[in-house]
Amino acid sequence: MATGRTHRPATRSRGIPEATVARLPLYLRALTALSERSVPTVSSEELAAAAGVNSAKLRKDFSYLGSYGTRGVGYDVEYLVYQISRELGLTQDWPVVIVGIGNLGAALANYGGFASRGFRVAALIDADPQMAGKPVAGIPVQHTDELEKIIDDDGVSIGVIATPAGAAQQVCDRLVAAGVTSILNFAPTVLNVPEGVDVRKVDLSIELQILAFHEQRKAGEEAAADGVVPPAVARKQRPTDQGPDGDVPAVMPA
Amino acid sequence: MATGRTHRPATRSRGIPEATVARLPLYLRALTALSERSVPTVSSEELAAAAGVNSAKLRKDFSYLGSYGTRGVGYDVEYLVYQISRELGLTQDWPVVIVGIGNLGAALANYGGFASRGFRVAALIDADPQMAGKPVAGIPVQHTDELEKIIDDDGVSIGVIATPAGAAQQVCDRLVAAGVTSILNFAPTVLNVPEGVDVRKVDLSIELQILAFHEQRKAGEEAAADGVVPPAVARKQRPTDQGPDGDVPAVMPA
DNA sequence: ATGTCTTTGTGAACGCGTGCACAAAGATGG
DNA sequence: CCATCTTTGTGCACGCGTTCACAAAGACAT
Ligand SMILES: NC(=O)c1ccc[n+]([C@@H]2O[C@H](COP(=O)([O-])OP(=O)(O)OC[C@H]3O[C@@H](n4cnc5c(N)ncnc54)[C@H](O)[C@@H]3O)[C@@H](O)[C@H]2O)c1
Ligand SMILES: NC(=O)c1ccc[n+]([C@@H]2O[C@H](COP(=O)([O-])OP(=O)(O)OC[C@H]3O[C@@H](n4cnc5c(N)ncnc54)[C@H](O)[C@@H]3O)[C@@H](O)[C@H]2O)c1
Repeated sequence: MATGRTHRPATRSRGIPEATVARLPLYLRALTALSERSVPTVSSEELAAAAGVNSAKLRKDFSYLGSYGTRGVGYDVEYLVYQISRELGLTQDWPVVIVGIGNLGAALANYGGFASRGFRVAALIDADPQMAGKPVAGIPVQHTDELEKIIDDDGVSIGVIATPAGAAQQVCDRLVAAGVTSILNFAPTVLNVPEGVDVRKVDLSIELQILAFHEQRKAGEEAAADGVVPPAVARKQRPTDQGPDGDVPAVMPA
Repeated sequence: MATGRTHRPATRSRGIPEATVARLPLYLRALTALSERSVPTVSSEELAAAAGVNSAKLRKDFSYLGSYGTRGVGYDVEYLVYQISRELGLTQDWPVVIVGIGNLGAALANYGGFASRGFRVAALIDADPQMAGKPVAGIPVQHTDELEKIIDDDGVSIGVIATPAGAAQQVCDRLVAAGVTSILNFAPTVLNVPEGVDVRKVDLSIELQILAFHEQRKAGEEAAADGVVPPAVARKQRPTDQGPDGDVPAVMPA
């Protein structure tokens, strides 16, 4: 027993449900677009459509932030942009370190959407000595040895891990020990962190597998009821499949 | 009204809850690692620890697949790997197209974890004529004009969008029209798709904003400990802060 | 003012997901 | 064959999240 893992207090963030927090950036994005078009106000219905959610859900989400709407009119775009930005902590500047400047790390470093919302790349860090000093996206890569100093000097509290899976936990431990309390993990590993440290993961492989599951399901349903073809597509042929194997436990991927 | 968007039947995937499906890849990864170490069996407790979940949850998840465990012993690793792989549709080969071979698209193309579980990069597609023919990760980039033909020829049903946000919906429409029914979207936009098409999104910016929210909350609670400081403002020191800039409500991001 | 019309904010019901706790199943040893 | 011990599989309760549906709030016209 005693998995030694984090207990999720989950939803108790001083009132605002976690699910709502996860949608606020979505609303903010839609609102920012409206703001750029100088649209003064939006109704919950319009904004919900733009954000791809149910309008009742959106209204309830906003109700957690306060009563910022005007009945019969809608929400003031600028005001709402400010309120959400403030709630998300985007009115301040968040220095971020990226660890592991390989294919993905470099892409992240080059990503413009980073800086656009108050996230500043404070440093790029890699263990490879040959990369030290080499500029990526205009920022010189620094060696892992400097990690603690950088985090301390810049007051970095958010770290991005883009190292191979094998190094991720180790890197994570160092980040946490140095003072980082929020981690965005791209490596396909479960990270162990002490209480109080937030970890979010982005896992391409998992996303694809979930898609594959549904894809297979669609194909299966279609085959099942040939009388009623579900609106999907009615695929002419299947992905690849029907190969000579198909039942052999050809599992054991790398 | 009539947002014109998809109705999510969500959880009704012939018994298996969506939340369970999302965890299966996690279990599979842990099991694969055990398999490589030639571990014959695992208990739900051990496997749950490795996957970072509650053991009861794991057992319940597996119960949706059938009764594959042995009481008093645990689960047979190889057998479970096979069962989960089959359930996820990984015993077959899924050709995938990546559209938008920029920083991110190239990183994805180079990503080894792609092929490792039955996902095969069928084609790399970009609108830039200058990229046509140029090999990325050993695969020549093809022009967008070829998109429909490629999808049709290879029976591609999964597409990855890594274009700028402005082009994403357009690309999505073409993919769907050509027969793709599952999309993994990296562009920061809400995609509109017809019923029967699955979309999953990976949004770096949203993840960071969620982290920032919690980070701000932590800082607020910490401050509130001594006096009562309204958690929003009045920070003593913040991540970076105290810099020459850093206090201007630099809201209104791009 | 008064009435009408639009849109918010939310009470309430429902369904999904989670985790506890335990009975049953089976292994293992004597 | 029986006793004991381990671990699964699941019934059950609870809480979160979603959605409906509507009263109240306010804009706007007359
Ligand atoms: N490339 C992708 O599209 C992609 C997609 C999803 C997930 N991932 C994951 O992201 C991670 C990085 O992928 P990649 O393709 O960029 O790999 P990569 O091999 O190109 O880059 C890894 C980098 O990490 C550095 N590194 C290794 N150990 C380190 C350590 N201890 N400290 C600091 N730096 C260290 C290496 O020097 C290298 O530069 C992997 O875990 C991969 O599974 C990548
Ligand atoms: N780079 C990152 O780390 C990162 C992170 C998160 C999200 N994103 C998002 O991923 C997307 C790509 O990011 P990037 O950094 O690779 O951008 P990029 O500009 O480097 O690459 C975009 C590529 O898409 C191609 N393209 C443009 N329009 C196209 C079309 N209609 N059809 C096909 N190809 C087209 C361009 O030619 C270019 O090669 C963006 O939406 C970005 O917001 C990137």
